[in-house]
Amino acid sequence: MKSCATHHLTDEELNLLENNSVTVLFKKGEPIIKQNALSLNVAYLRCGMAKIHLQGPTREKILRVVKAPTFLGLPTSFGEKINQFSVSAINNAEVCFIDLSTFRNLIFSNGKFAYELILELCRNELNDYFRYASLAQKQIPGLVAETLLCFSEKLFNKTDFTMPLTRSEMGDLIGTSRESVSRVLSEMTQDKIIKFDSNQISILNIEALKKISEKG
DNA sequence: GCATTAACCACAG
DNA sequence: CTGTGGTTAATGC
Repeated sequence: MKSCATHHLTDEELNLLENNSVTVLFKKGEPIIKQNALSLNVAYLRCGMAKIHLQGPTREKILRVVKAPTFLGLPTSFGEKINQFSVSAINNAEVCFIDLSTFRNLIFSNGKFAYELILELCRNELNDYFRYASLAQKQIPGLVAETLLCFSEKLFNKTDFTMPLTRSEMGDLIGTSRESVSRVLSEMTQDKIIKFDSNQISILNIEALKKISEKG
């Protein structure tokens, strides 16, 4: 499983990468990167999904939910010896840990590789900007709708999927209480916009969901 | 004032 | 872990 960035590596560089990395399997819920722990690696998620989260001033905050293939923890791997946030497996995951100095040397020596990394970081940052605006200005139904659409369109590419987060985690993701998430989901079910049995979610009326997301 | 929104608490599956 | 109901505080019209 290669990323866009690793396509730009030569065979020699790929060998270097493989010889200085190790693959580890994680089960659902297990921590991959721990906030406040020392790290000398870059992590690359080969399979599965993960949540990027940290301990906020008052409670847990989920920053993003990502799926393979993607690098994990790049914002904290350079310039910081101590991890500034955590990453945990959402379902079973396969992660490749790459020696940081080896990785750094590849950035120095291969501009195209570095450029692809910058592209990914930019895409992520831009995406976060839009999310900040939503979080600050949308009401909870709009945020829940946005989250469901995001999971459906970006993570699963289906209108029918298993929500891997608990209600409480969804609350931590959009900055609200688990109760509010439950209530909004119940209301959307009553209005026949979605359907769910435990965590199996089906989007029945995507137009209505988009409208709720837009109107906030 | 009155309505809306959403948090916090409590209790039951 | 979830869903619901009661209560309360803040904000808007």
